[in-house]
Amino acid sequence: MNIGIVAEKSGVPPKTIRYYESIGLIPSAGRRPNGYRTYDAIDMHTLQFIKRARGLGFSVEEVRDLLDLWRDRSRPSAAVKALAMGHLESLERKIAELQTMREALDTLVKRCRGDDRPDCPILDDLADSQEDKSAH
Amino acid sequence: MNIGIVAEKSGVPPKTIRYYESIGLIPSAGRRPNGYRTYDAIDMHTLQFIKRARGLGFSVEEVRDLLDLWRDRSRPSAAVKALAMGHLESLERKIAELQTMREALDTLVKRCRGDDRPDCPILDDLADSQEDKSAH
DNA sequence: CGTAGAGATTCCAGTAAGTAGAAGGTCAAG
DNA sequence: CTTGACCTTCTACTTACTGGAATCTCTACG
Repeated sequence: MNIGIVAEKSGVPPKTIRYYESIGLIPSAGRRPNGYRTYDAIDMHTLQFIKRARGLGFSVEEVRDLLDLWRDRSRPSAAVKALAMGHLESLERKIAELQTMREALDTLVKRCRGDDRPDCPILDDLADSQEDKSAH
Repeated sequence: MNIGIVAEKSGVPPKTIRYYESIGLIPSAGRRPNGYRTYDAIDMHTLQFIKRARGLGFSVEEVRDLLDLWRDRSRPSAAVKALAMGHLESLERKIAELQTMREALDTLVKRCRGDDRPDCPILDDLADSQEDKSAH
């Protein structure tokens, strides 16, 4: 398979496949006499694995570790679970952080009339969070 | 005020303040005869504004727009609200995306025993999402 | 006066994970 | 023989900083 085919089948763009090869995430592809990279079913499977792992938000470095674990038939599942739980926690931290932002911004947006007058609680709050909210 | 003082008071590190100046987010600071940058209360206020906006997740480019709106005493609050709502939506999209990941990963983690045996549904799923979940 | 340490300056490079584009080689069809 | 799709490599850009090196300046202490 040429890179375009495996890209289409795996859902990983050719540029990204070359990039993954360049950082050693996947092994160097074989080459045809004309210099074109060739891929087989195993390569495709690996790319799909990577794509799914990235889709779960694992970083490329974490994916590297997952690939190593995947290839190691004798790894303890505890090792995989630890990695996955670590990522789960980082996802949860990130979600909590974004939700805090969303709450705060939502409150400000709701307090802003959004008409053609300049008065705006959003800017007021950014300019000075100490504003007295009890007075109105 | 020297950069270190304004950094401490605003919570924006000196390096970041210089960076903001270099990209034109804040105006070029005045200089003392010795070449040191000087800042006044207005500069500090601007940095605090930026810090709060960044804390709500606005991108630097959005902060640039917010600063322009802030400085324009006659802006309609609708312009601010539109910007804020756009960001609110992008926060919500991001949160939804991360929650989807978390759900999927959480399910996998819960199915993995995490002992010293190699059997691991996490890797199995990454390797082949088509696995038959009705059989067990 | 000398010097040590803190704080300032500039510039270069690196981070994460690709993506865009340029310049050029290859292949299949008409 | 040419056209268009596909492949190659290379460089540079993205976001928002951060770290480090080399060098200057200021202040305080002995």
